[in-house]
Amino acid sequence: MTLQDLRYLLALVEHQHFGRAATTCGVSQPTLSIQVRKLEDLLGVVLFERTNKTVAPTAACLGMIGHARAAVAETEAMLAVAKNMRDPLAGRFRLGIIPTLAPYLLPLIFAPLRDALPALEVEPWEDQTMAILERLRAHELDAILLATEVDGLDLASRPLFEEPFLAALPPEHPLAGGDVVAEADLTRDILVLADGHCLREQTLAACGNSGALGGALRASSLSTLINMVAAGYGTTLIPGLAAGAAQDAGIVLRPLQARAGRTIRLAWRAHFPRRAAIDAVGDVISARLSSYSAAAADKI
Amino acid sequence: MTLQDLRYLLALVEHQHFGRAATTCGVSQPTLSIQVRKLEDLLGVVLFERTNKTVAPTAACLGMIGHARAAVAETEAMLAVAKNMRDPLAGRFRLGIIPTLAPYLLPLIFAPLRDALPALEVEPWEDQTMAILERLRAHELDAILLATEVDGLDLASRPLFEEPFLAALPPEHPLAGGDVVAEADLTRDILVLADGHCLREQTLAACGNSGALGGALRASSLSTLINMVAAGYGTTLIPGLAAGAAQDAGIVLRPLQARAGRTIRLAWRAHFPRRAAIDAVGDVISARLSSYSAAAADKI
DNA sequence: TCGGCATTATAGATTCACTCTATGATCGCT
DNA sequence: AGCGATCATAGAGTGAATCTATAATGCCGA
Repeated sequence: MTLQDLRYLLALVEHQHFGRAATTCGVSQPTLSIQVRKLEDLLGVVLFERTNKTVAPTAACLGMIGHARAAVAETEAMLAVAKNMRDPLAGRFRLGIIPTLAPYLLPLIFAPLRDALPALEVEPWEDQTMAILERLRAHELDAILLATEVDGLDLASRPLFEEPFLAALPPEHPLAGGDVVAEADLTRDILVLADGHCLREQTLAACGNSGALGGALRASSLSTLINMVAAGYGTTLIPGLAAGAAQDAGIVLRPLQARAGRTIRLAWRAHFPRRAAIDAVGDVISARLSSYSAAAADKI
Repeated sequence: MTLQDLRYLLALVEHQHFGRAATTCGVSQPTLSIQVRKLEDLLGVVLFERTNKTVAPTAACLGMIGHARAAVAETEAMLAVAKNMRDPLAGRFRLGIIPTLAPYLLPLIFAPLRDALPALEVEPWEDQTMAILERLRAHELDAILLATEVDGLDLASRPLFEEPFLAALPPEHPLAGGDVVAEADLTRDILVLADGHCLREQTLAACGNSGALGGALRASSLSTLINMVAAGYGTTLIPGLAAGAAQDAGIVLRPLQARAGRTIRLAWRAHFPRRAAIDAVGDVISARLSSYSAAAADKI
């Protein structure tokens, strides 16, 4: 029993005439006759009472055409769904983003993404690097934005833009008077984020790993960290895109001598089939952020 | 897109593994791989994200498997319906019966039919000869019981039993004293049924066609006719199976000299596919009525 | 009563696609 | 580096659907 057989069946029920049903189906009359006969043999039931002039469906036939119609309709529904799904630049696109980036990057890229890819429903998902990597590998995200290299042959990635770090100082801090801050000078009273944030490791790497101080002062979010610096508890590095928020909190920002920073990357499963969506999203973001490094430096 | 393709799709979604899905479907792994690939080409959508170790359905796939499952389920429902319909001695059997026969025959054959053909749901339909013939030709009845010959190559028929006519007389009627009544003696005060009843024509044919009298006295049912005879309005012929009802009404019955009677026949469309049901029903009825003629005559 | 018309069934050939076995390609794991 | 597992590809074979041509049936009008 094939779907074609069911279409023949339905056409014959409708036209009650082999020739016209065959024409409707775009086949010859013998083809339809033979296939209907085979279907009857398969089912073990006579579907039509034939005479030279009339073709009438039997009770058994009438009891089945509902199912036949439903089966054909379901396959047509499949085709319709496929048609809607065919555009890789349309539909849900689940994008994971690390917490030290999301609040500051998303406002910048939402409008450009909507303009460039109106059919793509970008759904952001904010979590730490390990978590979004896991979700990406579990097919629960389509791509992720992170600030570290990606390892594993199952994933691919692409750098989108460089984000410089800035020294974040309380206004009364001695270093706040200078133009540029050397990373090593922040080591003494550096504040860092909680475990799991990549920014924590990157800050410690840039400023020298003084694990001693951090014990009691691990902030759970960059926003908290900024407020702690503003309150005079210490210094830290903040990513460039958070500069506005930091300044709003009353923090003094200074460029770093060694120009420490991080590379924001877009990562995805190497075999993800909607590669076009990946590329398009990456292009929109990197275009929006292309002149960012310079602009960010200028803003200070 | 064939139903087999959909089965492959469903198996692959379930097992997430080409080899095992192929085994489940009873085909080789390349067969399933190629067919899934072709389905993807047809739909214009990637259905599975493949790596060396993993097979994961895409969002597009997940959006379609519901329809695929439904389509396969509908075809399985068709097979189930066919299985139930396969027995020609099961299911509805719409049997048309003429009104001068139905009330007297049905009580006799209901139990034998139920015993011999327990799965056959016999649905009687009572109407005059022309009406049930039309309904039979319109496929609204599966067979009919009537008392006339059937013409037309589209129909076939088979005699089931002979039903003798009996002279029906008011108790005070002069002929009620004799043993046998000559048909011609009834001509004078004969009562007949309304137009459309075959018994009307048959009575007139047996007793000489005196169309004159009948004008005001055409009974609409045999029951009415019997009551009119009982009330002394005239005489008539009644079919043998109605003898009991006629005697209950206080009528005197006498055998006819020329043994006028009618042949009860079972008729069906020549191309009706459930021929086995026709034969079985006919056999049950004629078996039940086989010794009727003699028995009926004895009863008087 | 016979020939024409319409319908469905049958026959034989063709073509297309599914399916198989065998083999290749990729990649992780030891 | 080699082995094992997995999916993809190649080429051959087979079977089923389809076509054209024709037969069989039965109705209808002359």
